[in-house]
Amino acid sequence: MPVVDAARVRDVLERMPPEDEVVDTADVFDLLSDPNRLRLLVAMLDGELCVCDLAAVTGMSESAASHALRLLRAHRVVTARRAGRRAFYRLADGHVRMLLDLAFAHTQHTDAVHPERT
Amino acid sequence: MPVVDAARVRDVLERMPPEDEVVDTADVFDLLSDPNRLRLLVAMLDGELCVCDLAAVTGMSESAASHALRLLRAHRVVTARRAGRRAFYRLADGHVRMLLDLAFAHTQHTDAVHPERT
DNA sequence: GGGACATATGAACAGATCCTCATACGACAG
DNA sequence: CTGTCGTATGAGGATCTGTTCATATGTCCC
Repeated sequence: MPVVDAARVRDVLERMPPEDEVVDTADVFDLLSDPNRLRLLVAMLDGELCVCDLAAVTGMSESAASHALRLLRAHRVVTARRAGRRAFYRLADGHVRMLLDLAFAHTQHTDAVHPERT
Repeated sequence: MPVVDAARVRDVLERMPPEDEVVDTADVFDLLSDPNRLRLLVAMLDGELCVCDLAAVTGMSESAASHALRLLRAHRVVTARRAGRRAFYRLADGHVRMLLDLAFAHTQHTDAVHPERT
């Protein structure tokens, strides 16, 4: 595979974050890449909610919500608090919170979405 | 499906961005959720590169890079400039640039990744 | 204790994803 | 014009995702 601008390539490779960091970052974005998970997180921006209310707010089944929350919890993005038979989930990752804020602060200008002709 | 805190649910539903906005935002995050695509975008943070150099930098095959760039271009996150037989791609979405900056600015503190025991 | 309730979990399946391989296409050199 | 180079594209396939359905677990009320 030919390289056109070897100096530039060296330069970019130096600035490139290490493998782990790239993969971890991609993992975080992956958690935010599902509309339902995104709604769950947005719902929790203002404080904790129980699973059934999260399901109600997002329109998910309670089972689907539970699965999604399990995933988020496994990645330490949310934490669960138990109160009797209820479980209350809250957003526990300031980094993710900032990404959410930034993402929704700019949605109106940036219709950088929707595939189209080549 | 029972609702515990009806007032809170109403509140959250009001603050919830509309369907389109949520889906579009999830789409943007989805583009950032693949390590190779992420590397491509990081590489383009400092300016345009041709496909072969992007492939070299990311360790992708040129075909895979081309496919990925096609996807990014379809979502208007990057733009292509043709120069002879070469195609130079550049990051064209300020919103995505900000997300990338924010994401990689905080990776050291936030190891909020890696699944683990419940 | 018995039963309803809130949540968690596992299996299984449909759809999406991202790669490779083969091939097509346009540009340049000879 | 022919051959090669850089890129683009399509098909195909292995893997991953997110859901539903069924069931398990623990809590509260009677």
